[in-house]
Amino acid sequence: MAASGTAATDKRRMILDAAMRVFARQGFHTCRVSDIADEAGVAYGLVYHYFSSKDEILDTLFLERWNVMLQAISEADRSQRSPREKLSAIAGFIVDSYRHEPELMKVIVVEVTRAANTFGRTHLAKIREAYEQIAGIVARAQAEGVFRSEITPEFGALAFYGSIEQVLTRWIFDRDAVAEDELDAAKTMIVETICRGLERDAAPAPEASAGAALAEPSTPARTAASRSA
Amino acid sequence: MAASGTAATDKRRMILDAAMRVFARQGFHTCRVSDIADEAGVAYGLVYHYFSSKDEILDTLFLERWNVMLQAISEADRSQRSPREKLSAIAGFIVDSYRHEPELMKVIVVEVTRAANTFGRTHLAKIREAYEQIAGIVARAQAEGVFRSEITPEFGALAFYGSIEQVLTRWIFDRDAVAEDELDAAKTMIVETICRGLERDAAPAPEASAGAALAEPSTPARTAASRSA
Amino acid sequence: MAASGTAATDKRRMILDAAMRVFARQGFHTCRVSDIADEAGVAYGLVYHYFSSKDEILDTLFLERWNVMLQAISEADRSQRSPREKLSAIAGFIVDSYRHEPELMKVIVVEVTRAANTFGRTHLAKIREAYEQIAGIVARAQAEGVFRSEITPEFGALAFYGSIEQVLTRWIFDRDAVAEDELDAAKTMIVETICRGLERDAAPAPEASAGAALAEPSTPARTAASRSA
Amino acid sequence: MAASGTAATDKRRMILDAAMRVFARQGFHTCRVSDIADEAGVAYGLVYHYFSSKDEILDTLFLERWNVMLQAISEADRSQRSPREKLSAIAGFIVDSYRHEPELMKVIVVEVTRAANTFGRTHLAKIREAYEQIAGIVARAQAEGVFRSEITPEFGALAFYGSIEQVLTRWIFDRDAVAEDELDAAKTMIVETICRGLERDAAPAPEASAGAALAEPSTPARTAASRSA
DNA sequence: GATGAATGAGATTTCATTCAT
DNA sequence: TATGAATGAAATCTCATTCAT
Repeated sequence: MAASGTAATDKRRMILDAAMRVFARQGFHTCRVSDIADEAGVAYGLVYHYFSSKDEILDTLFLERWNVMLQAISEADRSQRSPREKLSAIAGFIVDSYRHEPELMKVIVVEVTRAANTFGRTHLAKIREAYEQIAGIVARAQAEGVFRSEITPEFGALAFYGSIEQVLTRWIFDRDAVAEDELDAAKTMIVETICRGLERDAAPAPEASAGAALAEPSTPARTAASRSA
Repeated sequence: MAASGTAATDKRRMILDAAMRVFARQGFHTCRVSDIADEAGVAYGLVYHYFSSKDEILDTLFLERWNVMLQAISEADRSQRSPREKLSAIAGFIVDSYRHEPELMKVIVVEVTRAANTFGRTHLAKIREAYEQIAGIVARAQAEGVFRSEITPEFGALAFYGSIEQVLTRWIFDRDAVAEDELDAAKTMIVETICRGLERDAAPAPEASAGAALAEPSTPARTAASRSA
Repeated sequence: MAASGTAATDKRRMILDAAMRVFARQGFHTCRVSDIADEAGVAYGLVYHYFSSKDEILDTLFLERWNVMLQAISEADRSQRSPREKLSAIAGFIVDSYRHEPELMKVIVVEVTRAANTFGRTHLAKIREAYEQIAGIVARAQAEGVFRSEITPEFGALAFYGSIEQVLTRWIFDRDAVAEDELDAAKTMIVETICRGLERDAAPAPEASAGAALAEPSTPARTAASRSA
Repeated sequence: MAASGTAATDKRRMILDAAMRVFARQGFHTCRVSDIADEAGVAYGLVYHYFSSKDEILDTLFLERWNVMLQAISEADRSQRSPREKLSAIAGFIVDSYRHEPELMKVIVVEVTRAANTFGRTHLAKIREAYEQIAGIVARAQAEGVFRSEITPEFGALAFYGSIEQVLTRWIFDRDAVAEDELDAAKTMIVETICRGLERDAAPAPEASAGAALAEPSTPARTAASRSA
C-alpha cells in the first residue's frame, strides 16, 4: 500500500520493494545485496547510491511501516470509541497490513521485532512506543471501569500484541496465502479473546436467561460500552 | 545445568552451554564458532569433533529444551486437572524455564521460533507439536463445555502461546534480570487473561447478582482475585 | 592561484586547485573523485569533462609545477653567477615554492617523486631532467675547479636535491605552517652545507703552499662563517 | 638478512617476505592481498590468520627493519669513534641494508617514510627517532668543536639522511641491480660530502698549532682530503 | 558546459569447515 | 580426544568511470 503509492520508476522505491521481497523470501542474513539489485533490476552499485548499507535498507523498510502503524494506533486511541473498539481497530489495521503486504509484515516480524541482538535492539524505542500506546488504552479502560484492574496495562498490551504477532507468525510459516475469511476471523477472535480476558464481568443481567450463553460475542463489548457511556 | 543430564566436565556439554551463552549474548549469526570455543575454553577444532556444524549446535540446544517442554505439556494434558489448571501448568513450566535458563530461552525464542527462513522452518513440525497439544487441551475444554466454541482451538493455542512468548520477549529485551515476583505475576496474568478470554460465561446464577465480581471463574481465578483483593 | 595564469572562475582551474588541496589533505589514493568535485564546488561529472581520469589531474598538477621548476633551474644555470649562487637560486626557488604553495609541493613530493611504481615511474624522465641539470652545474663547477672532483656530479645533484626534499618532507609532516625565518634559514643551510661539501678546500692562506690553485670558491663559505662569528 | 634468518617453513615469515617482494614490485596500493598469498604460496585466508590487515603487514615489515636501523644508529653513536666515523657507520649500515635487501628498503622508502597521509604519519615518531639520534651525533660534534655551529643539528641530520635516501631512491628507480662498487662509492661520497659540509675548516696550517684545541677530530677530514689529493 | 544517477569490476575481509599432527 | 594452522568461497562495500539529460 504505502510502498506502492510511488511511481514504479523511482529506483530507490524499486530497491526497497525488491529488498522487501528478497528479505521475505530468503531472510535478511541469507540474502546478498546482489540478490536485491537483481530483484530490483538495477546495477549493484545503485543500491549503495541510495543506501549506505544493507542494514539501512531494512531500517528504512521497518521505520516506514512502523511509523504508519504508530499513527494508526494513535488515531484509534484518539477516537471516541470504546476500548474494545479501539483495540479492534488496531488489530484490524495490523491484519490488513498483512493482507496487503504480507512480505513486508513478514520481514518486520521475523527480522526486526524479535531480533534482540540486532535490529530489534536498534529499534527498541520505536517498538515499545507501540506497546506503550496500547498499554495506555488499557490503562484508561481500567480507569473507566471497563477493564478490570487485576491485569497490568503493560501485560494487557503484551498479551494483545503477542496474540496478533503469533497469528501473523503462523501465517508467515504457512507457505500459501491466507484466505480472506481467515484474516477477518482472526481479527475477531483476537479481539474477542483478549478483550473478554481484560474486561470486567458483564453485568449478569438477571433476565439474560439461561442458555443464551454466548449468542453474539459482541455482548460484552456492548455492555462495556454502555457502562462507560 | 538444569538442561544437562551429563556432568559439567563433559566437553560436549561445555560446548553446548558455552554456545547457549554466546548465542544469547551475540546472536547466532553474529557470533563465530571460535567465540563458542573460546567461551567453552576448548580448542577450535573440538567443536567440530562433537558437532558437524554450527547449525547443529543450535539444533541440539533447541531440541533438548523443546522436547522437555513437549513432555511437560503432555503431562499437564494427561492430568486430571481443569483446563485452566492445565494451561496454568504449562505457562508455569515456560516461565520457570526462563527463570532458570533465561539464556537458553532467549536463544530459542529469538533464533528459532521466529526464524521462518532458517531454524524455524527446520523445526516447524516440532514447534507445531506444542501448539497442537495446547489446541487439544482447548478443544477438549470446549467439548466439556468449559471453554466456549466461538474461538477455534488453534487460535486459542496461538493466543496463549503468543502471550507467553511476548512476555518472554519483553524480558529478553530488558537487560537486567527479571524479579521473582514479576515472573509469578506474569504467569498468573497470562492464565487469568487468556483463560477468561476462552472460558464460557460463568453460569449467570441469577442470585449471584451484583458485587460477586470474580467469584466463579473457578479456583485458579479465585486465587488471583484474592491476591489482588 | 600563484600557479594559475587563468582566472579563478575557470572551472578547470578550480578543479585543479581543489584537487591539489584534497590530494594534500587526504592523499591521492585515499581521496575520491567526488571529494575533488565537492571541494571545487562543481558537479561530479564535470571533473571528467576536463580530465580523462583521476590520474590525469595529478599528472597535470605535477607537470605544471615541475616545468616551472625546470625553467627556474635552467635560468639559474644560464646566469653568470658562481656555482654556489646558482645552487642557491635553485634552493631558493624550491623553498619559495613551498612558501607559496605548500600543498602543491606536498603533493609533488609525497605522491610523485617517490612513487616508484606509479607516478614517479611515469614522470621519471621529467624528474631526472632536474637532477641532470643540477648535475650539469656541478660538473661545470668541477671543470672550473670550483668544486672538487672526488664527488661525481650525479651524486652532487642527488645530495643537493635530497637535502632539500628532506627538509620539505619535514615541513610536510609538521602540521603547522612553517615560520618565515625558518624557510630562509633552511635555504641558507642547504646551500652552506652542500656547497661546502662539494667545494674544494679554501685556499689555506697565501703561504699555504704552492698549487693553492683556486682561491675564490671559498669566498662564499668564508662569508657564511664570518656571519656566524 | 634479518628477515631470512628464520626457517623458510615459517608461514608467517613466508608471508612477510612475499609481501615485501610484492609491495616492492607493484606498490602497496596497487597490489592485492591475493597477490601476496600467491607469491607466498599459501591460501588467501592464512594471510589474515597471521595479520589483521594488509596495513599490518607493511607496519610489521617497516618496524622490523627500522628498529634494527635504530639500533645500528645507537651503536654507532655509543662508540668511541669520531663524528665522521659514526656517520660513516650509519651510512654504511643503510647502504648495506640496500645491498642485501633492496626490496625491503624500496618498500620502506617508497611506501612509508614519505607517506605523509598514511604510514609515514603512523610511524612518524619512529621515523623521527632516527633523525633525532643523528642530530644528537651532530650536536655533540659541534660541542666538541669538530662540526661548526652555523648548521643546526636538526638540519645536519636532515641533509645527511636526505642525501642517503635520495641515493636509495635513485637506485630504486633504476631497474637493474646496483653494482657493488657503486654502493661503496655512494657511501663514501655521502660521508665525504655531508661531513665536509658540516665540519669546521681544517686546521689552516701547521703553525696554527697551539690553540688548535681539537686536533684529532679533524683527522678523518684531513685523511679524506689527503686521500683526494 | 554541467549534472548526478547509474554501472559493475574488484578490493578487503570474514569465517565455517577441514585436516595434519 | 584435542589442537589450531590452513583453506578458500563468499559477502559487503568502494569508487572510477560512463552516460542520458
